[in-house]
Amino acid sequence: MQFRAVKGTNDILPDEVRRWQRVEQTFRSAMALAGFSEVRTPILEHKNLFVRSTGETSEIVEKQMFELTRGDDVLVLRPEGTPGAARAYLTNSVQAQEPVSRWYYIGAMFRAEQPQRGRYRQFHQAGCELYGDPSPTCDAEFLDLLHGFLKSLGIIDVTVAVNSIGGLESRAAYRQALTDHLRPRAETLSDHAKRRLEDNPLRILDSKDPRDRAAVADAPSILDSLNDEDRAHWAAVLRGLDALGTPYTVSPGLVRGLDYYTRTVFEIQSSMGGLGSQNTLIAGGRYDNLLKSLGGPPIPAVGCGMGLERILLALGETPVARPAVCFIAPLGERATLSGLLLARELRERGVVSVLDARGNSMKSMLRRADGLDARVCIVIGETEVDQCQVQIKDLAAHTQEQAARVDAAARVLEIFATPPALGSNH
RNA sequence: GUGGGUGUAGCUCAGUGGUAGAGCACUGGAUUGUGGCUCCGGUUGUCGCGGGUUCGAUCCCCGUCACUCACCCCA
Repeated sequence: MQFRAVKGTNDILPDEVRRWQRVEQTFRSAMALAGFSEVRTPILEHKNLFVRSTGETSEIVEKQMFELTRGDDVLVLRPEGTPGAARAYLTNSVQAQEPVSRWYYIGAMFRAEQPQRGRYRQFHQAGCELYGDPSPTCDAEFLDLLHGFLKSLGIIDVTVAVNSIGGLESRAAYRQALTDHLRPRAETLSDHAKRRLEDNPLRILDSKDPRDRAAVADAPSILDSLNDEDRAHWAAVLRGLDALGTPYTVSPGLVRGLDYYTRTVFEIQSSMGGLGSQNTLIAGGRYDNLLKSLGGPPIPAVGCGMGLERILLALGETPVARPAVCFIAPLGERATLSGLLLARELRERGVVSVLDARGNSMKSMLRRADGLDARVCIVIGETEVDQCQVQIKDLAAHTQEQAARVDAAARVLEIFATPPALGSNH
C-alpha cells in the first residue's frame, strides 16, 4: 500500500468512533448541565498567540508546533485549546455582552512529538473555560464537575492532584526562594534542570530525574510563599472541595508546563488502561492574567483540557452496540426494487434499514445481516413479489412470518418496539 | 532529540539456508431461496525496502524506512 496515515495520526474507524461519541456525548451533557456552551474556534492560529500565552520557554512552543507560513503570516496548528478560546473571547468582546461566560470545546490539537501510547501528533482534546468569575468556589466546582464526568464514564480510579502556584507576586517570591535553595546545589542538577534554573525554575519541581528530585526534596513549598490573597483563595478552594466531598490530593510539586497559570492548578490522573507515564487525563487551572496578557481587559479565567485518546484508553475496550437495523435481503431485480422502496418507507418511519443489493446468495445476505446485528431481516423473492408479500424474519427469535407488502413497514415497527427474546440467539 | 522491540495473506501470528503455512475474515457448496453450529472447496502474499555473504536468502550480515514501547515532555 502506497499511502499511510502521517506519523502520529490515526484513522478512527466506525466501531471506534462509536466509543468516541459515547465519551463526547457524556462530556457535552455534563457541560450543558453546568451551563457551558460549545465554542468552535479555528485550528489555525497565529504562532505568536501561543508564544505569548503558552509560553516562550515551554516545550510545546519551543519545539512541538507544526508551523506554516503564508506570505508574511506565521501560522501554527493549535497545540492546545485555551489560547484560541481566549483569543476568540477577546476578538469578539464577549465580556461586553455577558459578565460570565462558560464555554467548552472538542477538537483536534497538534504537537510534533515522538508518538507513543497515549501521545499522538494529532490528538483530540475536550476542554472548558470559564471567564469572568474570580471566586475560588468555581475552581472547586470545576474540579468536581470533571471528577463527576469521569465517574459517569466509569473511570473511578483517579487521583485529583491540586496545588496553588499563587499569583504573580507570590510566584516571584517563591521563584526567588526556590532559586536560593537550588543555586548552591546547581552542580548536582541534571543538565536540563540547570537551564531551567535560569528561565523557569519552578519546572524543576516536577522533574523525574533522581538528581533533581534529591535537590528539590527539602526545597521550600510554594504554599508557604503565598501572599494573603492567594492563601485565602487556596484555602477557599479546599473548603469548596471538602464541602462537595470531592476527593483530592494536595501536590506542592505540581506546577504545570504552561506559563499562563495563576493560583489553582490541577491534574486528574488515572492508572487505568495501561497509560504508563502518560497518565494525565485532565489538566488545568486558573489563569487570571491570560486575557490581560493577550491585550484584553483583566478578566479572570479557569479552564482545563482533557486528552480524549487517553480517556478512551483508560476506558478500555468497551464496545458500544450498533443501532438496531432492519436488513432487507432481496433475490432478483424485481425484489431488489421492491426492497429499495421498503427501505425508504422504513427510514421515513425512523427505522434504520439496509438493503443488500449485491446479488449474492441468501446465505451470504443472512450472514451479513448477522454481522450487522440486524434485529430483523426481510426476505423478498420472486414468489413474494408476485403475491405482494414479504417474509419477515426475527433474527433473535428465529421466527419468520409472512406479511402483505403494504403492511411490512408497520409490522417491522411493531417488532422493533418489542425487546428481542433474551438468550435465544444461539 | 535518545534508547529498546517488531516488520510474513485483509486481521492475529507460526515457520525453515533449498523461494511459505495456520486460525480468523471473505466467498461457493452440503441446504434448486433462509443466518449464527458443523463439514467440504475457493480467493488473497514484491516474506517492509536496498545492498552483501551464498550454488541458492523470507531465514545470516550491513544499511534504511515504517510501526511500536519507553525516556524526555505532556492531554
